[in-house]
Amino acid sequence: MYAEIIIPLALPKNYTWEIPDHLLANLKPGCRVEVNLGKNKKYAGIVKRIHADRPQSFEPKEIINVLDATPVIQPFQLQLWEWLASYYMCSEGEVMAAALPSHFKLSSETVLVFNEEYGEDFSALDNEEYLIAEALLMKHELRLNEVQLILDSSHVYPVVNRLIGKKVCFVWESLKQTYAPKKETFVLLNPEYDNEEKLSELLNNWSRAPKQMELLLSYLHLMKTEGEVSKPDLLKKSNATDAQLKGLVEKNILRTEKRAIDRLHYLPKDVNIDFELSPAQSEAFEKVKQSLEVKNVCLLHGVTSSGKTQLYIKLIEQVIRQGKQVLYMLPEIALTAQIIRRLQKFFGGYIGIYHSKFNHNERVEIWNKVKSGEMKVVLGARSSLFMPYQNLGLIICDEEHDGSYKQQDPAPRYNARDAAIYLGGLTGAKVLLGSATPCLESYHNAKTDKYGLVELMERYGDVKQPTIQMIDLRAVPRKPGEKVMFSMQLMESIKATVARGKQVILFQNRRGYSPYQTCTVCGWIAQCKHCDVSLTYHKFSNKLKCHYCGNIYPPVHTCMACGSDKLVQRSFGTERIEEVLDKDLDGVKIGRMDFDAIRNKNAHDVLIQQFEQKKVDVLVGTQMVVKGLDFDNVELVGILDADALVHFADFRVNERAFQLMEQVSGRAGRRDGKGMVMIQTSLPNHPVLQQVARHDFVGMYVEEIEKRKQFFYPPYSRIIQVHFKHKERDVVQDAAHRFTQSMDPAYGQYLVGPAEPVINRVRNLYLMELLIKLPRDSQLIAKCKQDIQKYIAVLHNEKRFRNVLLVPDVDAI
DNA sequence: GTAACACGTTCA
DNA sequence: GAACGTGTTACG
Repeated sequence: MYAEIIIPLALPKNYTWEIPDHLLANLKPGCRVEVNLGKNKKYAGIVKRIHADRPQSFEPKEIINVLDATPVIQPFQLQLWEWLASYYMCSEGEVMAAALPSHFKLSSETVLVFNEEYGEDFSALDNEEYLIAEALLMKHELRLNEVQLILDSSHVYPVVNRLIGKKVCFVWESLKQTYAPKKETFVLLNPEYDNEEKLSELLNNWSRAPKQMELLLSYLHLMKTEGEVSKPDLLKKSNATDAQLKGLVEKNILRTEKRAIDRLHYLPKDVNIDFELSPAQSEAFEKVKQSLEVKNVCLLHGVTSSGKTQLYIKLIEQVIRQGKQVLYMLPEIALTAQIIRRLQKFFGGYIGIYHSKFNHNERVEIWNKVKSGEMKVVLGARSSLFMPYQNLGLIICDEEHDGSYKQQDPAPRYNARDAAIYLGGLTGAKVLLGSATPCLESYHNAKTDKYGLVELMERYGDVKQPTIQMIDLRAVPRKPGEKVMFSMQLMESIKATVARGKQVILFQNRRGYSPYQTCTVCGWIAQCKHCDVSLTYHKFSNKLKCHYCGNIYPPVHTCMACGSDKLVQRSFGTERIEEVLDKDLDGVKIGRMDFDAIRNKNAHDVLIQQFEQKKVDVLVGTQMVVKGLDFDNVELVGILDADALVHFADFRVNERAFQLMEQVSGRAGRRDGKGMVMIQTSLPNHPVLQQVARHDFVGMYVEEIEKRKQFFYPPYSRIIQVHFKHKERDVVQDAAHRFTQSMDPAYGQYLVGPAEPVINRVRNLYLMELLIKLPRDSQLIAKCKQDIQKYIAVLHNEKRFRNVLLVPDVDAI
């Protein structure tokens, strides 16, 4: 028998191994197996299919070992992987790599084992060999990374080979098991003293060591109150030392034992919903339920602050009372402590959190608890799609319009919202999409009856929509070529708002200090060496940074072209806004929320808490301030440079600009109707700005959908974007044109480009892009994907284009 | 992903 | 021509 096995690599297809007879009995699809790939590399792969077709063109190797007695991956998960790989044009191995917590993805590491027969005479060895041999003599075994440490070099292979040649050691490939249960030491009473009589006898005849007696008494007390006693806990609460405990252990009164414990402190398993929905929410709630009875997907369009979350909570409650599981998906950045605490309050220990900030061990524990059914609700980012659900009843995809549901760089470039709908189909779970500003595709699907549609247009608790005020920047005096940061009106409003003890959010979609520095004499602009972009000056670190490749450069004070020192900062980022405010507003506390300020694990939550507790008056931020923040003390929101939002050459600009501005505006809701949004722009009559001013989502939809139809963009077409990358500009351009020509006969009318993107070089690779707009005909789309693969192969046959990188991105954003 | 292999360049 | 560095390929 043979097994088709998925290996977590970008292999062109799944490979086949032979199943030795003694392993056959226990093997099922979804089990992990240990296999050799290449000469001696070992991997843990997942069995996809077991069959009896002997491969013709190669001699299969045997499976070394079966790692799981029961499958770790269920059939519906394998189906999801297969669909993702074929829909998003990548290998199932790449999906597996994204889907499994890294601790399940074992791969072998090289271990050097000392050859005892060699003895201790190292005189025949050179310096490097000697160092390793010495270490081997002491430790017997060395892992390859330890060898690298000893030699302080990453290419140690030649030395290792020489050592093998001289028979000092041999190498061994071992699969490393990296998940380690967390252990804690518990303290137990010797059973001999487990009755009153013996115990009082012991205590009454106590002679020396009064400290030990004290410790024993506090142990007995803790034991009575808590049931079990951990060593750190005991020592802390009794203020005792290790030595005192050791004394009791030696006297055989107490003993210690190591036990595996949960890393995550789970709350009591209890569902406790203690609020009522408003009439408008109740109505929407009933409509959602009705809609999901007839449709698999329902779109909940609820304006900002309408209390969609409360509706979700009621829905989750119902589903878990039916004994089913719920997946509640949010964009990564919206998974703040705020929402987590809120859900935990209602669902206690039934809820598991899954996102990138959890370490690998924690992820394995959540995985296992979802699989056992102990976790009823998973709150997570896009990768939580891959959890091993047992009985999934509902998937909520909140902020469904959010572009970050689409994975950008490593494959699989999947959109978690769309994949969730597919997963719903596989598991029978209903899918609820929620947003204040649905994306055009979803709204269109709802309007054309593919999805149910429920609208919730009333803000919760009588909160009024904020007033929107446009500030025409053309009327603001300024130096030629310079951007206005604050108009008088905005600055005055900020001051007034803060003076009233209210808070302000300022939105600027650029981080750093200044997005470019330019020489006033010759016009030179500081640029990245590896990318075709200007460098952003970061004042805090006093460095120039490339926001595309991340490279950091020292600051420049003189022009590299003409030597002049007349450099000016054009435009401005969050960091500069923060500085200006700090200087101009005395005693006002400013917070900044952007990629740079949020680096470490908790910075984001800390900042949100500070804002919540009113320790920060003005919050300056990029897109991040848009998401997942509910504050009732914010009275003013300022959008500093709305022009930058509508000046992109992309068919989704208007939609995106509307979404961003509408979402930021939503932060300014106030019960007393005093919420105010100020938008600085030099295009106050731009249709999108007008729509934002009227909170007119439907108006935006009607206008945009017409354009999409006219120019054949989604939702009327499906797009596949093909990226070409190469280190030489003319090679990549020729390759893109050649590829396009080869597609032309059949797809000519659907091709747009190829064209050089505005940023034409990133990380030293020149770029070209081709857009394919296909009719929504699934057979044609499938055929086209095949053809793309075929033409990629054809292109790579040509020597000059051999190492042009082609990356297809299906449903690119 | 990665190691072996193939090939091109450098240096004595 | 060996030694070294870089790119390419194949893995079942």
